[in-house]
Amino acid sequence: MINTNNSIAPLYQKVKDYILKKIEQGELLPNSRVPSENQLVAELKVSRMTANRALKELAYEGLLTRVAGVGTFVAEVQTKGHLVEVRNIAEEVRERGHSYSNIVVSHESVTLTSAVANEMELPNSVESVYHSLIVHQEDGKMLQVEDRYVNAQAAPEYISIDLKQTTPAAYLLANVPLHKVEHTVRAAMPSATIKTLLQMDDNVPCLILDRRTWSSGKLVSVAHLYHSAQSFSLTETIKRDS
Amino acid sequence: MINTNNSIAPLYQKVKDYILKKIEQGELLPNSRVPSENQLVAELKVSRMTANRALKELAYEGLLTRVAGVGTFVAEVQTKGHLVEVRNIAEEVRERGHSYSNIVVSHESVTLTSAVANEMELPNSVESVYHSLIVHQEDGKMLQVEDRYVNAQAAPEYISIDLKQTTPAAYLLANVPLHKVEHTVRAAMPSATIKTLLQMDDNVPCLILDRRTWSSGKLVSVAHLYHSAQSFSLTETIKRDS
DNA sequence: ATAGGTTTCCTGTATATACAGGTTTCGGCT
DNA sequence: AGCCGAAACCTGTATATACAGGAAACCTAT
Repeated sequence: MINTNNSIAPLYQKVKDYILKKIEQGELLPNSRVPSENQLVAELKVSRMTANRALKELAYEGLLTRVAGVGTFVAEVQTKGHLVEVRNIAEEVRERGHSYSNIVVSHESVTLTSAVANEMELPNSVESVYHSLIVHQEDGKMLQVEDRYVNAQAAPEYISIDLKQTTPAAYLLANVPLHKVEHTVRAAMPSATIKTLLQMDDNVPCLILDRRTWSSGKLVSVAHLYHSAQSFSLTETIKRDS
Repeated sequence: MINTNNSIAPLYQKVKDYILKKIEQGELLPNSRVPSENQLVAELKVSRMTANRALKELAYEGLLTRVAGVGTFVAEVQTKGHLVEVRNIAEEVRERGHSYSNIVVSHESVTLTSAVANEMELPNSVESVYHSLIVHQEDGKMLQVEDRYVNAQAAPEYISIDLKQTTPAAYLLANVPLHKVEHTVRAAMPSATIKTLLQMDDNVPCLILDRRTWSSGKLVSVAHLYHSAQSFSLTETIKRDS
């Protein structure tokens, strides 16, 4: 029977949930057939118009693909990030209904090289900075390598957080007030290290998002976020409000 | 009576066009009431379910606002201010104090391929679209390949403008009110054509900006903007005021 | 065996009907 | 006057029904 909790929700929404649940649980894989409208009528005892609305809306939302005369299928997911917002990757993945996990490659205090010092607008004379290298995974697949430097002055506790539990972005957003963000998007062929970490095929470029954040006029963190261009793009939509 | 041309279009689409036309002509101003479902039934001799679908979709597209028990209203128009990201490349280059020039490779009316039709959200049955391919140059160096398709219905005069004098973005910004913009940034290895046009070295990826623009709920133009990743990146800075 | 027509299943559209529930207006009663 | 309930509209949801048209499988005749 259909979702018994959420009993207030309209019927077409319950049908949508019924399909979504099957997709999330892996019962329906990408490109596989989803029940036809008439099958839903029989299975869920709803009218075809209600089943039609559920499938139509899911298709409009990009989760399903419909072909007249053929059937309805689970759409291929194309991973998309948001260009403008400073988002937490774990949340983004979970909002897509997928499972998030990560591998912490390193998390340590390092001495400044002049290149990094320059990027961080710090005098290279001084202090050490924190550095972490994390591979973020979506449903077990390599999604993003996060290569991040953090100003130890601005976030002294950063070195002691558990990156398995809290992503750097989540920690920094919660603990350091953000005043300015700079995003640079670029493309490049991956270094051997990045290529290995992301398990990339040959001759595939990276889409790289460089993010620098400031608080109180001082740079807090520099992050280089590497993605395989094969499966990643950044999208933003701007609409009139209503 | 309803739109007599476009007689192939489904009825709910004609109802949408009927409303859109009134908005475009200024007959329906922002925040004013649009005909209720029952009024549309009487005026256009369609069933309420069809009127309902038309209004529901227009609301979903952001052009109308619906309030249960009250009515349906034209949404607030948001001016170009929020859509500032859409820039004219000629201006950008000149603002950097460099000289702008371009090469118009092609500028013609073409028949729709199904891939482009899909991208443009148009039925591939019908109409032709305009296509132009331009190489934008900064100080004589290849900067960007602009591969653009324009909906002939939305901007019929596009085919006759002089692209040497006016860039597509400049023309469209000035002549078609912009309601929605979608940007997607991706990376890929260049095709042979693009590589030649941009005079790119071997093994260098492209940074590609795909821009789709809508007006009155209809797609106006799709542009693929190719840049050599060797010499190009996209940057934005967000400052928080409070 | 193959070409061509038929059947079957699917989505897409259109309509009439029904009821629920929110909002506003209007009129009557106190 | 002020309160309150009834009406009049509105959108939102749900169903049954109908036909069109695309796609694929199947079957038949040559």
